[in-house]
Amino acid sequence: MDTSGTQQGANMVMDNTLMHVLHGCKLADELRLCLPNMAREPHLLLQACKEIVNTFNKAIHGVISQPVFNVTVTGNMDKLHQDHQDPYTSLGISWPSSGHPSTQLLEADTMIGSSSGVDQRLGEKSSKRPKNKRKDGEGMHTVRVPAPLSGNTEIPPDDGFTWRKYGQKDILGSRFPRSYYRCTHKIFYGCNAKKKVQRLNEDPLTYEVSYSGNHSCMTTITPVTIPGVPGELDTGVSSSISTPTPLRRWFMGNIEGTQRGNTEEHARGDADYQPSDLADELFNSLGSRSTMEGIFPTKQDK
DNA sequence: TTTATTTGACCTGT
DNA sequence: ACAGGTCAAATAAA
Repeated sequence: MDTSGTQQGANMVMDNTLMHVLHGCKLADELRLCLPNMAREPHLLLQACKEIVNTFNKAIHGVISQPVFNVTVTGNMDKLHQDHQDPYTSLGISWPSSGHPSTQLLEADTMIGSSSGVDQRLGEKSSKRPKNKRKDGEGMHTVRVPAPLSGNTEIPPDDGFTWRKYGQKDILGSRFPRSYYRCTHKIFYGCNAKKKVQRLNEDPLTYEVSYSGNHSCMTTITPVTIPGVPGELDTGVSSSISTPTPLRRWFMGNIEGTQRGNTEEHARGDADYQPSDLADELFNSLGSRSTMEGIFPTKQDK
């Protein structure tokens, strides 16, 4: 079995996760600097907080989709429940005791099968439509999220990703219709991430959201060349230990530098870049094209 | 003009 | 046969 491809995929997912963490740090940093003015602008404060939560939420999704993490979670939720842990707390993430951020998970109900990937339903057999394997829960995890505390409670809370609704269905025994969403970037990147959103009969203010597929639009990113890090990409050398990509190397360099108190001399490169610099590189160097299409070249562009 | 949503029809698994 | 999932044309919104 060749696991190098899986390993590389995991590396890329982790790179994106780190990217989101860094971006979140940057946003939090900016918010901290602007905090004195925010008292007069509660709506801006709310907006900023939401953006930060969304960014870290993406990072959480990335971490959870890691194979090493799924080994713990997959098919073993009972164990997690016995330990009174969920994927979030096991990562050391705690939520404020009062109220939920809009994207907070109330409960991780299921995490069945492998989320390594790609929606297997799109088989190779080409028929008019892809075959629907309706194996309940396979490669899918379900969470319950509260409706937004303010604003329109008819729509599910933002989870940090952009979704496009492609269907709605009345479900037997449910008072509320089920909505079907797929990743907005499906067309450009073949991203197979999907979600189903259903309001609970017993609690209309709670949504049950079932995710399936992974955001390949996040994982197919070409490693970003960090300034100061000569454009060395992975050479494809396969080893049991993941080969650090430039982004991870940068990140590790920063962590190590921080741990050492940054007293060491660094060659021009990794440690000279703060998280905010990196996030700027990633998100702001794209000129007017600040969308995903700006970050990832599209097939159309090619 | 482009992009997103709605919704009836169609397809597939049970 | 039925229910759930998806497609795609029509429509709405930006």
